Amino acid sequence: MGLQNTLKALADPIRREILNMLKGGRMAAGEICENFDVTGASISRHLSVLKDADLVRDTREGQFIYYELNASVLEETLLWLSSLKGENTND
Amino acid sequence: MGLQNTLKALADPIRREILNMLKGGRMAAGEICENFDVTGASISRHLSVLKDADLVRDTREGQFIYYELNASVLEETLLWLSSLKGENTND
DNA sequence: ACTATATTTAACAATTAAGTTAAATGTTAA
DNA sequence: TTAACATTTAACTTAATTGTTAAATATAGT
Repeated sequence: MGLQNTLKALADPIRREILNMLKGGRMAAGEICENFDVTGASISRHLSVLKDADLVRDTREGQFIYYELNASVLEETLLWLSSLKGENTND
Repeated sequence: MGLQNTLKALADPIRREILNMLKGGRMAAGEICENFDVTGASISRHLSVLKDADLVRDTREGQFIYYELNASVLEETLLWLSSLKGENTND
């Protein structure tokens, strides 16, 4: 897990767009699908990649499964990128 | 170009390690190869991916081709990640 | 129990990515 | 110009990713 999973998950435009959408609050899988031109099955797999990377959390509520952003896992990524830029991260 | 190319380039552990190594200063392609257990041809392609993403610059000097880090292109990535985290980037 | 809705999983095809070996290119020096 | 070295490019193989359709699972309402 960690950096590798995170960056792999972020390296796809659909997954990034999903994360962007979730900034506005949690959404059901179906709502997320409406915004894309691919099948629900395809979005479902993208969601599972995001979940494996721990970038989103899901909660079932009745028939719906809601997804919400979990941006805390990006901390490691930000630190790594910052250190590449030669910034002193003062940890 | 942009975010997509950058993240794709970063989503590989060998390429990330190359960038880490280049933090210590520029290196010839051959020197870079010594640190990995894959063929030079393979590293050469990794380097070209990094170059396409503008994460490194190369300069030929005699028989050697030196690679150096160009971390400035990470700014966009850092901003995007920060904004995902809900941080106010004050642009 | 049956039907409708929401979502995921399985099986498969198409595309992309990463590795290998061998050939090509560019540079240096005899 | 030939030999030796450094690096890249080409051709090919294998593995991983993305997308599709169809089947499976889970919940709600009748």
